[in-house]
Amino acid sequence: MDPRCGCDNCELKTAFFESFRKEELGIFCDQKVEVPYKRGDIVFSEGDEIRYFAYLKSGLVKLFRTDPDGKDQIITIAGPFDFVSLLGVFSETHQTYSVSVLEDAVICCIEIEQMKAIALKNGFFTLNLMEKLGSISNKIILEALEIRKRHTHGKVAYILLKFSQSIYQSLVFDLPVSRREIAEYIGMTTENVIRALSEFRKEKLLRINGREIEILDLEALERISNYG
Amino acid sequence: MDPRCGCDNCELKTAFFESFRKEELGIFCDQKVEVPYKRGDIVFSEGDEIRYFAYLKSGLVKLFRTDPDGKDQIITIAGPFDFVSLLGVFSETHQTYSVSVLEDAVICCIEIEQMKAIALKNGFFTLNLMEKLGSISNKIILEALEIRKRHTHGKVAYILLKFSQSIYQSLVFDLPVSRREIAEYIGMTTENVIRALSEFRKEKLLRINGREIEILDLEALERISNYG
DNA sequence: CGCGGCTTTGATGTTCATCAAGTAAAGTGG
DNA sequence: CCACTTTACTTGATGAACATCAAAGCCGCG
Repeated sequence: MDPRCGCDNCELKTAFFESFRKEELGIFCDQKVEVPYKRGDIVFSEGDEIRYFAYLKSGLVKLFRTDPDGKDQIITIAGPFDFVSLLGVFSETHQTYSVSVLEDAVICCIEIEQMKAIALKNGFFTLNLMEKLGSISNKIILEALEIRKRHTHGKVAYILLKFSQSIYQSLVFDLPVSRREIAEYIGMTTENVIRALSEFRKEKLLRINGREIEILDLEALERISNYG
Repeated sequence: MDPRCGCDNCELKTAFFESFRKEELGIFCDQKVEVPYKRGDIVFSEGDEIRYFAYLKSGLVKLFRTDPDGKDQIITIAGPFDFVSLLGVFSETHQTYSVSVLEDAVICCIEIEQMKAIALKNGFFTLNLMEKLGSISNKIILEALEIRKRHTHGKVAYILLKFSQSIYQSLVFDLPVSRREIAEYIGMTTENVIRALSEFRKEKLLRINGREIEILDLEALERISNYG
């Protein structure tokens, strides 16, 4: 692996860069820029011109849209090794969503034109890229459908399990988002998110201390997510 | 254009096949199979092995998932020139959704391995393919978000406008789906879909005769879709 | 003809959004 | 550092939206 990249644990590199010949990897490494972000930073906003392909090296970000009357709707929450750029990156000229930082993040950026140039020359790379982008888009679509078919309690249980299992791999974790953001994610009101959380707490399914959550009864929560 | 394909109006051909050299187009044409389907036919089912890349030449199909207790959830409705295969086609081995036919259709199938082989050799083709697949996935995600944020009347208005504007380009059209399927699409009960339609009829926004719909007051319907 | 599926309407109770009010926490300016 | 403002969080009350149950009409098909 070309040491110029200096990204020892980069999954993008290990997953795709094997498709490169040495000199191509060099181009890639020379072109990429790593940008550190702090909690609360905006990476880019809806409507911005798309100039970079963005990949999340570390941290946690949220993808969201803002509607005309200023209300946000969260599309998904992305962790390390997820792309920040979704499929539109090659078909759109401007961003169709905004990205902000939930936990300090490092984002690896490559000029989109550079990316296209490499893709044109290397079918294997492009196919790999398409597979990865495809599986992420699929995940987002699946998640949207799962959320759509649940009611309030099921929605809240589902999202708690997502944090616990997909993101933190732990029964104890700090919520990276406010109650309002959870509401914006799953399409309900802030008050009802809080009510559902309170009821889970009263029924001893959760321990809640501010944003700190401990799942006490995983099976019950899963039951509510699946059949509640 | 290679006459062997015999698909004069194939957008897939006009959009992408320009990226092929003559002999590649020949391979493509030799490999593809066109399959006619009748209303009600199942094109493939959730869990089937993915062997073909599928493209909708004509007709109308629905993409849907079936949950453990047998309830369907419609992902989207696809018209001519949409892909039937979504992004998962390159990253999954088995279908993650089913496809059935709403209006007699012709589907063009290409073996997935053949497709990958072509993609490997032709970066321009792959990039084009990724753009098209990306814009379709984007559309599905966007639609899921739009539906999620609306209430019953807004949802029904939204879906009627989708049929009128995106699919039929006419204020008068025959619904290709039952009331129950509309409910499965937008995540509400059949009864409430019917109630919403009846109210639109009573308020002179629609003329309804079975599955035949005429939009009488487009502006009011758009208002309900956007702010109702 | 009769059965099953689709459609429609009504009645009923639950779920949910909205409004209101209050506490706690976190940021801001003097 | 403290007063002040703002934002986040929480609970209750209320009415509207919605799902569920029930019943009846309609149509196509074996």
